[in-house]
Amino acid sequence: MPKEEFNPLALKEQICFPIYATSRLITRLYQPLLDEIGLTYTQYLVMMVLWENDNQKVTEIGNRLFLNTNTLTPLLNKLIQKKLISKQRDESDERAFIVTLSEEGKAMKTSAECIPEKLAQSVDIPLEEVALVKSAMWKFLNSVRD
Amino acid sequence: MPKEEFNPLALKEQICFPIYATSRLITRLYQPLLDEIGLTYTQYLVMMVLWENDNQKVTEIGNRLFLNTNTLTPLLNKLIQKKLISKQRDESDERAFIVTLSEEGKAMKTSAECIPEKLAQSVDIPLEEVALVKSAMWKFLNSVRD
DNA sequence: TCATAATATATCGCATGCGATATAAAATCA
DNA sequence: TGATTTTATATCGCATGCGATATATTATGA
Repeated sequence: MPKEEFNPLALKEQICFPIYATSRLITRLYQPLLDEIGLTYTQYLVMMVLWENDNQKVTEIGNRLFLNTNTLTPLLNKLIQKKLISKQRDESDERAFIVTLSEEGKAMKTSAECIPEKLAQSVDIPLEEVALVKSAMWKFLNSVRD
Repeated sequence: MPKEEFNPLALKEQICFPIYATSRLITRLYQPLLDEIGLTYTQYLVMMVLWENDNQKVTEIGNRLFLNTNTLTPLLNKLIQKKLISKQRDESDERAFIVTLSEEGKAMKTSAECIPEKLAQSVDIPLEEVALVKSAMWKFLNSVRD
């Protein structure tokens, strides 16, 4: 039996690759559900942040999603075109913009409420593992945030 | 004390979001290391697949990485421009292309060997959790593959 | 207070990802 | 065998992500 050398560059050994691939595949699972309400995955994330707390600054949304304005600005402009949100200057800080849900944007929350449940059904991972993964990922995210 | 409604659309409840955010953040951690050998993260993944097994078809590489040719073709062309790989028609199947490492491509493996170790140092997650996350992600990936 | 630094947002360019579609070659089947 | 289907790759268009840079506004400090 030949001695198996440990190959640190083997795909199976990587930390990031399975996370990267899983992220893309789950996003793909979301797409048919999101098509029904006309959102992309990232647009859906922004809407979720606003459904939790309306009237947030661009940077606050970015902090929640780990996204910078170079990604958010074009994305928010598309949501404005779709009349789901609007943007006004913060009167107490003329540099900042505050993002606000429109009535259509608020109403969309009702149509979106079934999506997490439907997605969970199509993802076949035991509940305890989902909890473990979520906890480990959030631990990492919070450690990077600081 | 007000009763807390369960909000299925809260960011904290999502499965995909922490995976998606972690994937992007780890990729960002790779970038300074990959800059030293002049690769992007996805290009690095392709090279890893070829370092494990040279002379693979485009589709075989795609299967390993869960990527289609619409992503791989331009990416492989960039690696050809960098003279790290080459592409020849498969003589037994004229539809297919076989991707082969150049001498530079093979040599690059030596420079890359330190990267996994260096990355692991900058990612602050306990080893058991890394193993759990990897196992759960791969279980999901394999379940989707079929 | 006035120059300097920090902060909020925007813009540019490049590299993905991916659905939809096109093309050519191989496999299958009536 | 000739038509149909499947498979391998390529192309197009759109939507991110993000490093680098620019601009405007606010905060800070000599």
